[in-house]
Amino acid sequence: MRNTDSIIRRAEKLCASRGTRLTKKRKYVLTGLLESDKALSAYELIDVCKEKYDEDIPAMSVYRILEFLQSEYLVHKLNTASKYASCANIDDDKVGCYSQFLICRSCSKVKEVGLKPSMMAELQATVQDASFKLVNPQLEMNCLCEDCV
Amino acid sequence: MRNTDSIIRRAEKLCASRGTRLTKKRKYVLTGLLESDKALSAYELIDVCKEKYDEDIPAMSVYRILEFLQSEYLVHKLNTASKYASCANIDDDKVGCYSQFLICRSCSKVKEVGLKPSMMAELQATVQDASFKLVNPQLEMNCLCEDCV
DNA sequence: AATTTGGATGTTATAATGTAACATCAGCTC
DNA sequence: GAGCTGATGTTACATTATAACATCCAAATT
Ligand SMILES: [Zn+2]
Ligand SMILES: [Zn+2]
Ligand SMILES: [Zn+2]
Ligand SMILES: [Zn+2]
Repeated sequence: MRNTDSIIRRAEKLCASRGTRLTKKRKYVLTGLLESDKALSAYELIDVCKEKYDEDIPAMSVYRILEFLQSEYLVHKLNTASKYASCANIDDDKVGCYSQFLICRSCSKVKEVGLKPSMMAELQATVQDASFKLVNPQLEMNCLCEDCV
Repeated sequence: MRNTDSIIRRAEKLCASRGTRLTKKRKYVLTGLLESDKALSAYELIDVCKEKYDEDIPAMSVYRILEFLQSEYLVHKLNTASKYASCANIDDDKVGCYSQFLICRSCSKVKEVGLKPSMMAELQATVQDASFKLVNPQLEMNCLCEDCV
């Protein structure tokens, strides 16, 4: 069960164990993403923080906070959408492992699914055959969700 | 062998057969992409057309031309990079089939590789299990090329 | 308690990517 | 030539993102 408060507490401990801090504003941004089943842009997150917490966070800060949350493996950036989503695995032990993201091109609803090792291996092989090096195996799939089909 | 002129002639015929026209400016943009092994942004293409053909094409037109070239299956948009690349299969009969793109995050060098049917099937299955519908199976992989590692 | 210090945040300006709305142009048909 | 259609131009603006520099704040040290 993804209870926001318990996830936030877990995230706080994770950060503490790494010597970083989950500050109030960082919590607001993370909570905004946790409580959304859609990926949100930085500017949408500004609006969410204003509306739900009456907190004005400038764009620059939101970008920095998102970068921090990514570095802590709490949030993913979906490059094809230029939006951000909380990691579906925050509350278990798979945090940081590789995923594919099904992204609704219409409403930005996102589902994060683990990338099968066999798939991962195939992708790796293709990349190596082409003399490239895989930096980040995150797969983003251009989809429509069931509400939008 | 990817000879620009012969590809352009082929592209002209393709367009003609569909009742569209490969105009001078569309040729310039397509040629710019064909002769680059790196994906280019719309604004980089403006510069290329200016430098190589002394042709000033406004941003709006370049975006429209890129959209046209995509609709003719001559060009791909790489969403993770916000850049564009000519289709590696223009000169054979695989035009329009599904691909994965290895994109160097450092220099934008791109390699387009056919997506194996088995992979395609696995991806489809994952998407369906999640009650999503796959709109475009294009895979973009965040890589480093051999020059940039 | 006051000081120091480094990380977090604020401010301002600007870059890069992309689109909407409306005007004009160029090539074809009649 | 008149009229039509698709292609291009113009202007304005929206969205996403970063650089550079200033300030704040909380925890540790004195
Ligand atoms: Zn995740
Ligand atoms: Zn949707
Ligand atoms: Zn292609
Ligand atoms: Zn490279």
